[in-house]
Amino acid sequence: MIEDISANAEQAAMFLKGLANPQRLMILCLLAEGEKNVSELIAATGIPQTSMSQHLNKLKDENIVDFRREHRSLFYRLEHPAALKIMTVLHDEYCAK
Amino acid sequence: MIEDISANAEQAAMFLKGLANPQRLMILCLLAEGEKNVSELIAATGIPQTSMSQHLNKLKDENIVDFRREHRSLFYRLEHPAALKIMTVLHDEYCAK
DNA sequence: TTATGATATTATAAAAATATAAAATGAAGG
DNA sequence: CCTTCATTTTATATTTTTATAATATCATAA
Repeated sequence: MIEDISANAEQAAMFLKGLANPQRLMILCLLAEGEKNVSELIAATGIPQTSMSQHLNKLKDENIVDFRREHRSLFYRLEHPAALKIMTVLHDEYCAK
Repeated sequence: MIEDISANAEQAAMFLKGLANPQRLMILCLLAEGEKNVSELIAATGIPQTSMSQHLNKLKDENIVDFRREHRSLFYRLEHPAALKIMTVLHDEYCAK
């Protein structure tokens, strides 16, 4: 069952690294509520604009989020079922206890 | 539910960083089968001894694994239910597809 | 009590991640 | 068109992670 993750360890680790940052977890928490544009994410988290853009780019690279344009704004959303599952595990471990 | 991970984002991110490395995932795959000593882990993975020791130390720091001594050998085991849950999510995503 | 086997620790160099500032893009309103 | 707003891109310095080599520890068998 679990023992053959090793063959795919490189991919799986890259995916986890996409999540393994406190600011990105905050962003993903917000996106777990529903899609939000970049300005909303900045306002809600206090993360500097440039930094936000880079974090979103990294999440996009790992296909953890996707976005759509609406007028001038880009609305990001969580697009990765496994990422949501992991967020749930983290919630149960670090928030619900 | 999920939205308040942000308050604990730092801790949760540190935990994820403990997992987010291909060699450590391989180690954890093996430990998911049951406890193993360091020599067995080295033989099964090909990871150099020094490197193995450091990875195990990092996993220990995050309380993801624990160990017991038996004669000269140290037997490590997976000691973290949330880590096992995440391994399962990764397995379903990267191995069972 | 010494040698050996099993593992950890320390040191250090290389690679990757993060933060921050400056400049660039691109859509939309006037 | 020109300006402005929302966002990305590029550049760079700092910090963290990883890899590797050398050395140390510590339990045990001889």
